[in-house]
Amino acid sequence: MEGKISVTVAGRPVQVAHGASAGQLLKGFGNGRLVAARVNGKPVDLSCPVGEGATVEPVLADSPEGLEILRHSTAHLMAQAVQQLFPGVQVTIGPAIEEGFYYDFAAPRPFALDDLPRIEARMRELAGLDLKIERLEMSREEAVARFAALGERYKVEILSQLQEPRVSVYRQGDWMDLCRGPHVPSTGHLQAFKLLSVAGAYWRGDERNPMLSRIYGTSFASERELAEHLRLLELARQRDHRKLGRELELFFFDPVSPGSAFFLPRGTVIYRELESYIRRLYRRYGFAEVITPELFRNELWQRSGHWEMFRENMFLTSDGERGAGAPDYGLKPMNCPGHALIYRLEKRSYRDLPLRLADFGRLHRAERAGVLHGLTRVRAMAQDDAHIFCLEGQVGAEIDRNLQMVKEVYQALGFGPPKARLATMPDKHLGSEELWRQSEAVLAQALERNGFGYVVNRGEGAFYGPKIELYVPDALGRNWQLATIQLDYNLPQRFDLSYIDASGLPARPVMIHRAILGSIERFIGVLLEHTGGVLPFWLAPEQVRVLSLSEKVEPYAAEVAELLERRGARVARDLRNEKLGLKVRQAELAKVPYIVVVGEREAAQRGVSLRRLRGAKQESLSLEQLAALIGQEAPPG
RNA sequence: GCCGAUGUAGCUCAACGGUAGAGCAACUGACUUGUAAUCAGUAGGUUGCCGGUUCAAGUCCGGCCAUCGGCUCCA
Repeated sequence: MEGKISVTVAGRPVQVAHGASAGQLLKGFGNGRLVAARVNGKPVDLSCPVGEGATVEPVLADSPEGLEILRHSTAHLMAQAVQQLFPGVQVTIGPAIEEGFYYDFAAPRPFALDDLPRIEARMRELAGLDLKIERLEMSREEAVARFAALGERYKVEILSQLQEPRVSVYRQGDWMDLCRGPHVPSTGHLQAFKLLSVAGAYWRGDERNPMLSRIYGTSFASERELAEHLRLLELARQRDHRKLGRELELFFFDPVSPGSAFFLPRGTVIYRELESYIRRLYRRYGFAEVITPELFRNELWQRSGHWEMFRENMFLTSDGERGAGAPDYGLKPMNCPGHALIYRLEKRSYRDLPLRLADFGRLHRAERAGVLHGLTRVRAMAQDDAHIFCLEGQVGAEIDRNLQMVKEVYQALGFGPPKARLATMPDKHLGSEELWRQSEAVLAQALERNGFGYVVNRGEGAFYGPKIELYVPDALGRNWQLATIQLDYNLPQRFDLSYIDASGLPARPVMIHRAILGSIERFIGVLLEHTGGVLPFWLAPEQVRVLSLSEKVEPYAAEVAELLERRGARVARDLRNEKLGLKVRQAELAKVPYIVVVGEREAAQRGVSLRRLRGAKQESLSLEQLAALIGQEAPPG
């Protein structure tokens, strides 16, 4: 059996010649979609030789793994095109990302949107040449020499930080890039791609480093999938909550208060309905609502640790009389210190705990100008915030209770099941590492107990404790972080909170911070994008619009509207002297759930013609039937 | 904060450095209407703000403000 080895190819044992490549073994797989191989579970190039006893699996372009390789290769193709078109541009890194890829360049002049068509055209030429993509292995020193000769300073820097003695370089045509790989076998595999946007990005994401020029793009296994993706992007644009906010007259922003929304009457209805819903749940889940100050002397922030850890995100101020002096007050960015003061008001017994304090107080955070984004990233907001003070031994049950509430709320609001992340100790933190690890474990166990799959988000916790972050998927498949549950051993210590335990001795309570909707502002933004503005009846600013057909039926239309208003519905009347088609169109565009039409026919029968939003057909109902229908639309909770 | 782009009527958008326009909305009038746009007319602007270049600036240049796309899902 000289020169033969035994391997397993796609689950089948075979004998092949020594030195055969993965690509040779997988010939015929995937119908041209074969882009790479998995050998012994590791993704490799098709050119990779296979050893004795190996398991070889195909990686196809439309699999998640294949797509990642495809995109990474497309990033290389783009870099090649860029360097051909723009001499003097250095390459840095260019990974595949969730929905595509990017490549960061050190360019004498940052790229503009206008550059993209040219780059894309060159990419198509290079793809058309079907250049072979070859992997070369070499010593780190040799690679450093090569990239230094090319003037690629960033690559040299990357190489100097690598541990491996040998590194890989990929070559396509006369262009090469330091890269771990794997890659598709040739540029001809890259067909369905598009460059999307340009952006500035710091080298290694650190603002102390030079600003690079980033180009974003995406690629897919087929033109059809690319077109579908672009369609989704367009859909997302249509559903942009900022656009809907304007069209549906919900809210607006004015430059005189960047990052702070003005909620118009219609938007305010949504805002207050959401609050009311959470309030109803608070009764059931045992929370007590409080109202606390917005402005506190700095000494409070010094005690809570915000002064040290959060001051750069706070609005600091002073009273008008002495305005010129140093600011001695801070607008609250969080409710927790205020709640600690409420806790401290009385001597607490273990019998009083858990104490659950809820607060819809307005919070202000000095977010950097560049990160503001509609309602989803604001400087002024309210949260459905609560703090739970409890015994160490009650923490598990309290977290269970809140995870339960999370499930209930997101189901009631029409979202899919949330996914969890456990955010652990950040660099900037208060408290000992031991305490941190202990609280992280408590949260992890609660997640498991409640059937939440989770991933660990290292170093992303709050400065005072680890967090559970809950991500909710919307209708377009995007995930939003909304709910959060955070454990805090630090504030109780800083405020010297205590209770008297069963044996009469003082003990330290644990504090849990939590919000279900997160900020109401952000939640409304997400809800609008999730629903496209078509809200459930109970949240609709205008629930019923009564349309009259002519002047003659105005009194009857008014009667119908009043009837529904007495039943508690939010009703608008459209008695204008306009054609019915126009009124219906406008009611549809305003996304009113129930469109009630009355003409002489309905007036004679004392009934209505009901058209539901987005439903083309009409129903004839009596007034009683209509009232009963409205009565059934009860809000959740 | 940093990089890039954008800012024209309430909204969506036009306007080779040479008199700022259209559609929708608003207002007035006619039409009395049957399930996604009836017709006609009227009015609406210090082109984000400040400065500069020019005989002439919405347009070119600079500063500021705001908005939009981004700012480590690592070679």
